[in-house]
Amino acid sequence: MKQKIKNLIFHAAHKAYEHGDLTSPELPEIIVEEPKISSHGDFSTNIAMVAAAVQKMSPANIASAIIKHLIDDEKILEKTEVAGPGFINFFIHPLSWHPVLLEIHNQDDRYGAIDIGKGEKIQVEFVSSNPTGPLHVGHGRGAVVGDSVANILKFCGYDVQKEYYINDSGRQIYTLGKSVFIRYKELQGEKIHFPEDCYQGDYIRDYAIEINDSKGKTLLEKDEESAISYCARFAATRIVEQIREDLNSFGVEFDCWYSEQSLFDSGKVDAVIEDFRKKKFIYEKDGALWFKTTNYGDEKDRVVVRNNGQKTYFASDIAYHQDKFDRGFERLIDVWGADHHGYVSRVAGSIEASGRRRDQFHVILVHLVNLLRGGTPIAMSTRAGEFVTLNAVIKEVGRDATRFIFLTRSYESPLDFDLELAKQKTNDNPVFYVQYVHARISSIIRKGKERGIDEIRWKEGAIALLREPEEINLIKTMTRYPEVLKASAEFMEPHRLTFYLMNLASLFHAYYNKHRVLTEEPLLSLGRLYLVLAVQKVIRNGLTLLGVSAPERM
RNA sequence: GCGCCCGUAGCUCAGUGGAUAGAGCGUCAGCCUCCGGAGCUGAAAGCCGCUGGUUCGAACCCAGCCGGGCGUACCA
Repeated sequence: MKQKIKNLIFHAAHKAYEHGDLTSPELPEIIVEEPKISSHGDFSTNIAMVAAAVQKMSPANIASAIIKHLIDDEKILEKTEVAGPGFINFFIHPLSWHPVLLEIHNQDDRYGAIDIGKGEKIQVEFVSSNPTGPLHVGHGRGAVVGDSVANILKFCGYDVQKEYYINDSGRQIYTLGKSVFIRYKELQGEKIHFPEDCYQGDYIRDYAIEINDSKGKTLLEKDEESAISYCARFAATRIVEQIREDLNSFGVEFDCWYSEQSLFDSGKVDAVIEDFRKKKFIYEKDGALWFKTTNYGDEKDRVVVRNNGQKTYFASDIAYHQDKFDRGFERLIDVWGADHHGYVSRVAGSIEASGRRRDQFHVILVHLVNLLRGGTPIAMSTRAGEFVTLNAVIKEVGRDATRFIFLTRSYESPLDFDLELAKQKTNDNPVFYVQYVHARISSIIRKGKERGIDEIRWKEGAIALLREPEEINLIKTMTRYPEVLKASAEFMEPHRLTFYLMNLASLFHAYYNKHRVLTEEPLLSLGRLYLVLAVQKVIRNGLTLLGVSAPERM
């Protein structure tokens, strides 16, 4: 509809110039928007004001010239007017909105899927939590954001892969192994002080018990390093399994689990360091190897190989991102915790150094989650083993509510997650509000069947009866759905979709309270059923992209 | 100190150049012989942190300041 208006303006402006009503053929970009206030029409354009300088005419005169030459073949316009400082307002004939209902039914679960991706290969990497302990709520937020962004991009025509990067190398894994090994030694009767820099959680002891059961005291007979290494591998594998299960029960599934260690094993890390050294991006100083990240806006250069010969996390990350491009992805999206924001410029630098464009790499920084219960904060610390796991949260408040709440805010702002609030079935907790629409419509449709309306289909005479303001408003709002998705995809902001769904839900509830769907008139009932079924489809479609279920009953 | 993010109704937050700034909660006043009240209607409530600038037009863009969060390792 918006596009139609744009076309009308475009042609009218050209015609106006040909007839000498405009002084210049030059046109600014035509921007059509939906005014917030209904008395300003369904659509408006500011073109007259923007063009004033070029045309050397007053906005009002430009506006009237354009209106004069509008050719509305389809008769969609009820009225046009010049208003305020020079806006042109368009009022759409209410019945002109109806055809979108047919579109929704025909396209069904593909409604809104405009192909902006054109098959571009894009990778979304998210969660990627260290396999040293269970996921907590903060990871959950990243998981939902990444998952939903990926879903939306996929829906909009991108060829998307979801990836989890397993940091199964480096010091934190060694510490994990050491933690388990010490617990194991305790089980073997040794009295040792458990170091503070080791992982304190109970799960560490559980793994030690398992190892103790299967291996007995044989680990003590090995040298300590290989025993720790055994414990590390054992625990990391278990933890990754656990993470995978937790994510699955949260509705998140990855296409690929990529191991950091494999980058070392395959020599990719050494290869990229060597390559960058030749190209002078990496140099030696004080016995260490440094990457010239200052060339890319970083405040100082960063070490990739320490003077003790060990590679830093940054080294494998350079190789990792090179590898992603080597695997054919044209664009990379990383979802990180906002506390890692200082890391962006150096990874981006490594990507530019390899000849890729800066805009092929995008980092979504998800801000932190403050967990509360009934208004009081819950302390969280992984190292100290004090945290509420994601799994516990899902069990307590449910997957749908958890996911939805994470998406009711822009990820750029910190989020208070109150366990008590999340369980409430009120408007504090909007997931129920939206799901309720879906369930309610299911119920209406069931009732309709009882009354003998088995087939809900487009029937001209029935659709023509949809002319209540609330009905037109619902249809109009559903017309906007594809644009909302497009914006969600382009900005990679799933919360836009969340807010849209809450808005649509609100319009539906209002309509439901004011008008009956199932009336004494069969034709009217059919038309209204056709309408609410469309609403249900859009709601279901949106919820699905957010990974939230659309229940028939609640 | 420097860098990134955030300052919008009592609270939690939407709103990335348009006309009269929105929603939920909370407060107040209403709506159940009727398709699911997990719902609806209405009201009160705002120097959009401050000051300048750009623009026909700024919550939004730019600069500076004031608050708050996070980061600032040869850790990951």
